[in-house]
Order: sequence, then structure tokens, then C-alpha cells
Amino acid sequence: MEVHGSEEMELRRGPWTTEEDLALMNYIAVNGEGKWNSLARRAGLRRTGKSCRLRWLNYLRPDVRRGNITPEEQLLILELHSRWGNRWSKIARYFPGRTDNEIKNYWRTRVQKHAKQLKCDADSQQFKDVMRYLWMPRLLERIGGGGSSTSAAVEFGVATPATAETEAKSSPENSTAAGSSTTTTTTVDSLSAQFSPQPVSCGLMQPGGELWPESPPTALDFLDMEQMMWPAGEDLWSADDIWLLQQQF
DNA sequence: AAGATGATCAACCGCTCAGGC
DNA sequence: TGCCTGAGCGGTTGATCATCT
Repeated sequence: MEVHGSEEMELRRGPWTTEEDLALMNYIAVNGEGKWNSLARRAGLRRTGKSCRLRWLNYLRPDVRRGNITPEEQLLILELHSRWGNRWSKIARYFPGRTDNEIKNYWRTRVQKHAKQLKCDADSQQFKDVMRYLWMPRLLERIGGGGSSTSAAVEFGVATPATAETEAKSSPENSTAAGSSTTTTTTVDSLSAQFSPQPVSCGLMQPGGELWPESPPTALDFLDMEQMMWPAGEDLWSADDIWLLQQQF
């Protein structure tokens, strides 16, 4: 799409062409990234610096990972979002090769879709309970390949389907922010340990006083296991699931 | 077969912040 | 101190594709 205006303001918008991609990649390969506005001019691109930066970071970078979000990644997204909210870039640091845009899109399309199906807000406590007591245990089952989900749940600090109902009914307060934080801490700790046996400090403090890892160096190896890929088109929730959940709201 | 509807995701926009002058 | 620029973040939009009727 062309933008009308003076010669110097003849900026392009919309989808990038192959030629533009090549020009950007070639320029960065030779000159490196940064100073995006001048980079755009020197590379001969009629794009804003912002647009070039976004295209590079979200699409052209060689280490960008594309494809389905794995159950492990979904689990970690749920955990980290419950902790930090919509801090997408912060969350994305735990997913080597994934962009904040991709994680944000996943959340908006998949997670918020389920909240909508349940007729509740994705930020509501009700939905957080569903994620904690139903969604995450199911993801753990997937990760465990249908094996011992209970032991996996203990390891990851997530309620199993069998225990969740009892716990939720007997003690609703357990799912308050304070109650969740204990479980969440354990879960993120465990996930971080799983993904990053030798974490690199980034200066962020966990509640326990230990430093968070900055980027999990072994996560890519773990997450790249093809057998862990989420089957295309398969959804976590069946129509029956939705109906049953709706009865509880 | 065709139009309607929904889902996905690339790209844009507005805003904030940091650093240099 | 204030202004400018670069960089980054989160929210939103719109094009495209898939599915449904």
C-alpha cells in the first residue's frame, strides 16, 4: 500500500515484499542492526525504522522459531502470565526464538477464546481457577504423554484433575491471589529448573530470594522435541468440557 | 458454490523511557 | 532543564485463511 505525499515521505506500509525482506536482511548481515531510522534509509527501504525493526525481530531474525505452541510452552505462558500479567516481552524472554507478538497473539486468540466460551473475563479469578485446576493439569497430562500425571503435577506444583475438584470445593480461598502465588512460585521454579539447569542470573529476584534465570539456554532443545508438538487443529477443550464448565459458573 | 462468520497473525499506532546534547 | 532521537512495549487493526451454513 502506497502512502501519498511528498517524495521524502513516500513510505510504504502493509505486508513486506520478498525484495524488502532481502534488502533488510542483506543490510543487517553487513552492517548489523540498530539505528533503525537511518538503517531504513541506508538500506534503501521506504519503510519507517519502527517497521524495519519489527519485521526483523518478529520475522527475519535467523533464530526466530515459528510453528505451534507446544504444551510445555502453553503451560509456561499460563504460569508466567498469572504472575506478570500482560508483560509480553518479559514473558517472551523465557521462550528462546519466540516473539512477544507471538505469545501475545496466542493469549488473545486461544486463552481469551476459552474465557469467552465460559462467559467470564480472562482476568477474573474464576477463569484463573479454571486455568489452575483444569487447564494446567491437562497440559501436564499431555506433557506426560498420558503417563503419571499425578507425579508430574506434584513435580510442577499444579493440582491434578482428581484433587482439584475436592480442593476447589472445600477451600475456595485457596484460589485467591495469595493461595495461587504459592503454587505459582513452585511451578515456575520447577519449569525454570526443567528448562534451565544452569540458569543465568538476570538480576530479578524470586520471592524466595534467589535470582531468576535470564534466558533458559537449554529450553530450545527441550521444546524442540517434535513428539511434544501440539497436534495441528486439536483443541484442549471439547464441547462437553465447555458445557460442564459453564454449568459451574 | 457462495456468502457469512470466526480465527489467526503480521503490522501498525500511541505511548513511555533512556540517553545524549 | 528541556528537547530530540532511538528503542521498546502493549494494545489494536486489518488482511487472509478456514470453517460453517
